[in-house]
Amino acid sequence: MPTVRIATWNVNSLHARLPRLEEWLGIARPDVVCLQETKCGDDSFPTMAFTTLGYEAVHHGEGRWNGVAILSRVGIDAVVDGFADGGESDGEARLLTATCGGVRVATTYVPNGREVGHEQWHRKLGWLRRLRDHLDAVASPDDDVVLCGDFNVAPDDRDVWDPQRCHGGTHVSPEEREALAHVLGWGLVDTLRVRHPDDALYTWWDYQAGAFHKHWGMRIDLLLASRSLSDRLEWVLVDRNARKGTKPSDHAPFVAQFGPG
DNA sequence: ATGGTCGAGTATCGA
Repeated sequence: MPTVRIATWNVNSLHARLPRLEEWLGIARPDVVCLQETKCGDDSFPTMAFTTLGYEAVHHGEGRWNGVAILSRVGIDAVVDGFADGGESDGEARLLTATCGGVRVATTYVPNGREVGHEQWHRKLGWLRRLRDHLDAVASPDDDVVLCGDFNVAPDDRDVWDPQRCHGGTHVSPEEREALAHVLGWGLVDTLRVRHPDDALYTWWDYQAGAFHKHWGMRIDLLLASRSLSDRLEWVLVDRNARKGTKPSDHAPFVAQFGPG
């Protein structure tokens, strides 16, 4: 397998972000791009914009909320919308799986949870448990596998500017972190931490109160890779430049490059 | 630029 560069980005509305995304694809030149929060229906997904740039695309859209997509210039096969664990659909567009250039790629937008103890928070925990069952259904830990997206969980206190000031405790609660660790326990490595064991690197900053410039952020966008891939990890990047300028998403893209194998 | 979120969609909710 040749070198492959894979990116994940919560764009917070694909239509609102399309100019920034098109610009960024030309700069970052990823082979595979996973998008979350497209907030558009399949009928308004801008396929041609990506074709023009050399990318095939698949989209699992819903309309007003959620929505996930995979763009690839190394092929897209074996596409699965949502959970493949044999259970019922959860009714929201938060998970999409495809094989791109020999890598089994799954991208996810994990429910936010709202508040610790909220009905939606319990749903979030169940959703993360189900995510591991989904991996069992679509891949083997011995394969080249990437699971990436907006997990809405900061794995560790290193991953937040202030653990006491996050969302009334969501994103940092022990229960959420355990649920995320259970997903990693399937056989995945948090690629950013391979290269940056202790750095305070965030991927999301609130639009409000100048949070980005104050470094009030969290690392909730992750790119997890199976061992066969993580052994070939060459570099990773949180592209903070994409969080600056005109009409940015509140998330920065994260990129990981894997060498030939 | 003396305030200070954004997006969808058009009132208000979700993040």
